[in-house]
Amino acid sequence: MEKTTLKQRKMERKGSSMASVLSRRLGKRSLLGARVLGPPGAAPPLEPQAELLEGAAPQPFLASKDTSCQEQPKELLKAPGTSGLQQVAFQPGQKVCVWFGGQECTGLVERHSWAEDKVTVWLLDQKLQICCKAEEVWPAELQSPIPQAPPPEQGTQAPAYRPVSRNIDVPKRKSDAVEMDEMMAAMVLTSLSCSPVVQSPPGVETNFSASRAACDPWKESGDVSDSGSSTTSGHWSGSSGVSTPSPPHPQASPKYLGDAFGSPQTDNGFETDPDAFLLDEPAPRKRKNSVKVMYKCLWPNCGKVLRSIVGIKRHVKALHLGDTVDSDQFKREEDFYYTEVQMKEEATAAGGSTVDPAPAPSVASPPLAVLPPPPPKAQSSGPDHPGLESYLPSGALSKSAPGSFWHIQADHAYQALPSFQIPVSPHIYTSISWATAPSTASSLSPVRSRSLSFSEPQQPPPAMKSHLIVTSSARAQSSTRKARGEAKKCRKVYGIEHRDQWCTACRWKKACQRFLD
DNA sequence: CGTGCCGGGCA
DNA sequence: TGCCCGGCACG
Repeated sequence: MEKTTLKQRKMERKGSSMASVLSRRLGKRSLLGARVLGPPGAAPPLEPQAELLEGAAPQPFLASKDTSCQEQPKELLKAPGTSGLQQVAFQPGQKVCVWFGGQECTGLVERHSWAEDKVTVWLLDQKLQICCKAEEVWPAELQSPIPQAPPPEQGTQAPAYRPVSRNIDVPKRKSDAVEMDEMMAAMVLTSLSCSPVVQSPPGVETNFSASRAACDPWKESGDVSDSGSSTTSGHWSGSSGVSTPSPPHPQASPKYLGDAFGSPQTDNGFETDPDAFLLDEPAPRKRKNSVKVMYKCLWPNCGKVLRSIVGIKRHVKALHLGDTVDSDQFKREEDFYYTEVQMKEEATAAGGSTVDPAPAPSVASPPLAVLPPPPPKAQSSGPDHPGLESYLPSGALSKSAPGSFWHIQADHAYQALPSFQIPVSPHIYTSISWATAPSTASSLSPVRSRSLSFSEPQQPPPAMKSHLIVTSSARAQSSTRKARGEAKKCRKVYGIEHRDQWCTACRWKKACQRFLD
């Protein structure tokens, strides 16, 4: 009797002839039907934009004119009210003042986007770049706008300074606190990775130009549509630990990760996450390796990806940090300019043969989760959504995932699950896991990878310093019940009707082990 | 209200 | 031990 019923149920489940209840539910949740994701071709509304940007983005304007060098607090300006200003057209290179981090900072205009009325300013003091509303920026009526080329002789205003790096002034300030330096570096990093548009060092291998393309456009679009935290790219995490540079990936096959990772971007919603900054646009050729760990150069337009730390370090050092290798304070600097990228690849599911059972996405929750300071526009555009949830138009979770593609097998033993590991490496590193982001809908929506998702996300306060600590402590707070992971779980991904594809844990209503968060 | 998952029950 | 589900917490 009971047995039969049970069986029946099972059968029903398996056969897609769902019973009433189930189906009803299904109907409700548009899980599977909702395959969003426009027509294959239509996807890239980005493309053009990207190009545009690229084209438009002027020359770098090599940061040479570092007039203000280190002595920052030198209030260049008065400009008490930050607002009432005449809306001027800022030109690239123009010196301006802007409120940042509670204080007035001077910087150079990177570009002024009229469309959104935003100005991207490169802060000399902080060595980073922010993007804020035009009205929050006012010209520093001190100097004349410098077009784009560094003035031949800057001796006039700039004391002696030696170019440390080619375009970026590395946080080499002599402030005492070392941590500060590192933090700054992190910030720089962040900003770099998020808004590479800016400078484009001429002679660097633009091997990854695509990354730029991928990044910019949606940064841009984010701004335009004002969808909240637009600029969020991988999650950054810093770790000061100096050990085991090797992430726990069994089979990091050294492949050029260039392409790949975009699985069947043709039909299911699985598109690559725009934010993944590697993304080799042209060929969605799929590779079927599992996890690769690569090191990517974060220098503005250099997307060089190498397979070894040493290599990347050397690259950064040689190409970007230039000759400054000697002074040992730069010794470590290369660390800030590259990032570890872990790519997980799913076999294209030519039948579900797949890899990597457990540690599905390599989660990056480093020992001390470093704030990913929502890059630029932090304080400018009001309340940025702290949560990551903003990334999905909720309604639009395309269920996609009809079975085939990426299926991670191996569920069993859900409880013996190896809590995922956190690769710790000496450098700030990002781990990006595309695996899960069933990026849904339009490729526009900035779907973030779910790395580091610990629901207590980082808020984007401008003052990030103390943040660092806060974050890390906050993380630990989930004591009783696992804070609801925000990763899509099997149910969501596959839909109830494909329950047989869920991981066992999910099937048993246990903590999902496939998409752990 | 949907969903993730703990706790516990049944075979 | 494998499987399932009631029910609660979270969003």
